[in-house]
Amino acid sequence: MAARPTSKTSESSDKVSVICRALRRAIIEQALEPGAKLPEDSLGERFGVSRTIARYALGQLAAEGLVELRRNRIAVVATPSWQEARDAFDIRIELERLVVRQLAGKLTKAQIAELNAHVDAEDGARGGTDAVSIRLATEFHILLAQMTNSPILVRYVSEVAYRCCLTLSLYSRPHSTECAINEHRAIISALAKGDEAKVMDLMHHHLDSVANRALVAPTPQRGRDLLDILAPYADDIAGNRVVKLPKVARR
Amino acid sequence: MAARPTSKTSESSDKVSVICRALRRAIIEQALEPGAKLPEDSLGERFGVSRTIARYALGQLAAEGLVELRRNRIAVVATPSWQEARDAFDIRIELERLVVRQLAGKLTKAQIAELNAHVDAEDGARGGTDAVSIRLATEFHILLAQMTNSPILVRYVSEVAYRCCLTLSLYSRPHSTECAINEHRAIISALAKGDEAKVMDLMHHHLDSVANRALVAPTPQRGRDLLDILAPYADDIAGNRVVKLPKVARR
DNA sequence: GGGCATCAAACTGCATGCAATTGCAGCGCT
DNA sequence: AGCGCTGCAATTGCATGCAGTTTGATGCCC
Repeated sequence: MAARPTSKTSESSDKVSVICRALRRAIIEQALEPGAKLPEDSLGERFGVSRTIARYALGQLAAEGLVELRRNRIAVVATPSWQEARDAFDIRIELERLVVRQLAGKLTKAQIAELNAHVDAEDGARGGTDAVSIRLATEFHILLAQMTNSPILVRYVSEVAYRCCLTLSLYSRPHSTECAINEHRAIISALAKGDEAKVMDLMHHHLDSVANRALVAPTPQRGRDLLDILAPYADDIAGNRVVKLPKVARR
Repeated sequence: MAARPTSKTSESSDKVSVICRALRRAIIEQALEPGAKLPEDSLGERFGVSRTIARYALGQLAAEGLVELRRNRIAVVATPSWQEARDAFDIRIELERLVVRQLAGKLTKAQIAELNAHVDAEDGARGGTDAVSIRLATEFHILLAQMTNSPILVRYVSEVAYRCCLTLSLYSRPHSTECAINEHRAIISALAKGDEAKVMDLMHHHLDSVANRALVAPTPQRGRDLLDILAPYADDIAGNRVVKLPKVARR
């Protein structure tokens, strides 16, 4: 086989990042739900790479908080607790306020057009599945972050936005995305006008309302919740021998 | 509070995290300066593991932004540009304001004592090297973040704080840490009093002044700068064959 | 039937081996 | 001397193999 010169998009198109991108997208579109198992073998087979690479990719995703890794156990898609979800949204609010503060009044016409085009796309996808709507809405925020030209900010906003998507899978009800779209439009317009204070406020309330709509209640969830409840006790396990929790399963 | 945070996301005891911790600390104490090479072999040998593990650890550190990985090239300690450094501080300010906002008036006596003890330690280390002072100062901020009991916040504050340490290596002059210590004390006292607005303001100015003291000038640096200048053009290289830039060097 | 020991299959943890790429020293040319 | 070229050592990219751990299915005993 001739050496395939790895011609692909901007950054690093090695196999690891291909896998990461694929999994991120699967997670964001809820094709992979929280708790879904991700065995290294299957991943490797699916993507035509060895376990070594699949494992490395899982490590990267774990560093982003999308995947949970426990020693000697199959990797799973992360299942944030309700509190973690709330924390993620709080952080996200601050970061995205920073984004729009930097952007207010500094966008080129082309950039504004790009943002509008994206929201149009969101609009167009309104008939489709929730999964696509959520992905597009998330990508709008990432697009904004990218316009700051601050790689660090892009990274953090992306990460925390993905995490928030995760929590949507867990705690959200079938929700209406229309208002989100209108809020996106309002943000663009305030950005164009350069009204810094207003756009920060808009972003704040936008994300806050998304969070409130998504994180419906701190009420105990279904069976999955057991894992969260038990998490704090995980220390006892730490050594290597599981305690076996005799017959907790009642409920 | 015996309730250890027990960082659920980051694995705690395998060889990878041992290496990561060691390297992070070496970087934070400027034993490893930006640009320092980190060959997988040497790392593996030094830590008594195979290249596979060393490589994985480097991947984790790269995900944190402490290490730069380029295909087929030796990993190096990250050398953030001046702008990236400034961005990191901006993000840090927002995150740490969030930390102290959540903490204001909510700290237990034991926690306040712990914070004071830490600042005492900083004080005690004033005669030592800059490296130790910087590490202790950074750990103060991380300690604060840990008290929020929000693993996500801890992770982001830690990461961005480490990054800021990196920039100190690059752009800082031999600086005086005394005032920082006083500012730490002021923050503790405002936290104890529960004055949310004031503590947020204190934190803001504290970090801002650290940044301003550290990031002395946007003035072009030495040779290293060439890399930064060329960075935007790196896309042309993307494929795999470098363009070789014939004799751009004029001027 | 329900609980418990046992064991094989599945899976992870890690090292090693081989091919491909890079970087650099040395050489020749102008 | 300066500049480009060539070939070898250093280094990374990735797959595979083996050992140890977890999982869950089976059979046994009550």
